Amino acid sequence: MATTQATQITNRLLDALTFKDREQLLVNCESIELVFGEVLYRANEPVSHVYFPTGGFISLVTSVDSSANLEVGLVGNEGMLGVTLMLGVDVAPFYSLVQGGGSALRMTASSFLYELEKIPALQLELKRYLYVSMRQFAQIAACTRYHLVEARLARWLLMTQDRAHSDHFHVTHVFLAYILGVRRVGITKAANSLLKKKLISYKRGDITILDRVGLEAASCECYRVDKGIYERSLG
Amino acid sequence: MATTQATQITNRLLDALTFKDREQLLVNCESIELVFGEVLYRANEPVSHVYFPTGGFISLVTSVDSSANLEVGLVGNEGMLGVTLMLGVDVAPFYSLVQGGGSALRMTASSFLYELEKIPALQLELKRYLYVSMRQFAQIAACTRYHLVEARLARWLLMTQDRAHSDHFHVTHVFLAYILGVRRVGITKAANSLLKKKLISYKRGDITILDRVGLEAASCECYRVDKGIYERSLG
DNA sequence: AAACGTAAGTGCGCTAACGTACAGATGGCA
DNA sequence: TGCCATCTGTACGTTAGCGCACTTACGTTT
Repeated sequence: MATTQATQITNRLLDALTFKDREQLLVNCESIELVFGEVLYRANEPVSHVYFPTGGFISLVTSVDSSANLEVGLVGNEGMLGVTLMLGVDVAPFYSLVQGGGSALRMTASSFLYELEKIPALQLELKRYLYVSMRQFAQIAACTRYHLVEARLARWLLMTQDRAHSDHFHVTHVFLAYILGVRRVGITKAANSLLKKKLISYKRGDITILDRVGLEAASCECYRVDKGIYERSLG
Repeated sequence: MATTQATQITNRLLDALTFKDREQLLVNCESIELVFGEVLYRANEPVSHVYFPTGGFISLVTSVDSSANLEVGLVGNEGMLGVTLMLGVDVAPFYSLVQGGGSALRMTASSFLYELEKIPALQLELKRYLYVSMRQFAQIAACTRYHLVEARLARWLLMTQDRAHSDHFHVTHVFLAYILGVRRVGITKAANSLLKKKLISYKRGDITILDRVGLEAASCECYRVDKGIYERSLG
């Protein structure tokens, strides 16, 4: 859980809009608190609201064989949850759970679709966001296939730090194992290696990033690639 | 390469349109032949045409570390290549190469976008197709992570058979290794196992599916899941 | 202070897949 | 007919990660 009080943090997708467009959206939004562990969507079930995280962030998880899971995406204040509604499908593509507690704006699916019609700039932006998401899914596929657990863990920590807006957040080895699709012991080993290099420290689920630059070196290139994809199309 | 002469085979996305809409598109299309091995898109490079395969089919490949590759999608006559243009991005997300030679319809990027504006039914359909593609990318990620090479190979053969519209097509072990992101030797071993079970036969790159039902049993569930995702949103 | 639940570390044998290298087999072409 | 490129099979040691079981450490609760 991000521990900064997210006072000034807003949502980058909303911030990119003009004042007028943003206001039009905001009057339809409700300010809520995402609580750690909360399940927002289940795959194939109807979507009632969309979420624009401001402080909190969300994991997108896909499952196979009803017990094997893999995180395919992270949604923080650079993105939104529920964007697939604009594709004319009202069921969630992925199990979506709150990874970092914090603030968010939400609106009902119907007012989202209604406003989307009226705000072309929003359409344009969210289409780009969809494109970015697609590419990131593919990147995750390749990363998961080719990169070592330690590098993947480093990548995940960096991506999470960006979304937590803090160098300190809460996540246990068990949870990381779930997210990265490996054994808990595999995480313990990788985390220990990062610990020994003094890149991170942790204690009973509280992780602190000590050396961001070092962590980037320990990470696979996917962190940079992902960021590049985003910046090029949105940013 | 599909060896059936694809006389009656058309494109399912186009077929789902009304006669009038389809005609409007077809006058802007050019009938071409996809040739085996041809590279249609390179990642991050501009897209000049979109393709609606009728007989041929295409692999979408993503790369990491400039030498590790992974197929993240297949496009046959159930889909199209270049759909991301409708997201307002004019560069290709993936390296796209012709996997099975055969016929296709193509149109320029600009006329595609122009017609798309004028045909709401096409918009609706292609948005759904995007949704399906996104889910399939995530499925591939999990499949690649968790399933054994033999099961993944079986899945790929089934998906390819569907798109080749033939139980016989051309693909070498080297190529399969590239697509599935494993060693060539890994393919040889897996293929040999399928051979011994009399599910397939092959000789110098010519593969024949002998027992489709058996192959489905040897495959991971991802084949069915993928198909289900498609049928539910389009089909 | 004791007790319990959760988090993290360790050990051990196992296996799928890896990298590399080489040996047949096949088929087109000179 | 013989050559050569291509495709497939086999063999070897290596390794990252697996499954499982057990231990240690910590912290909250009573």
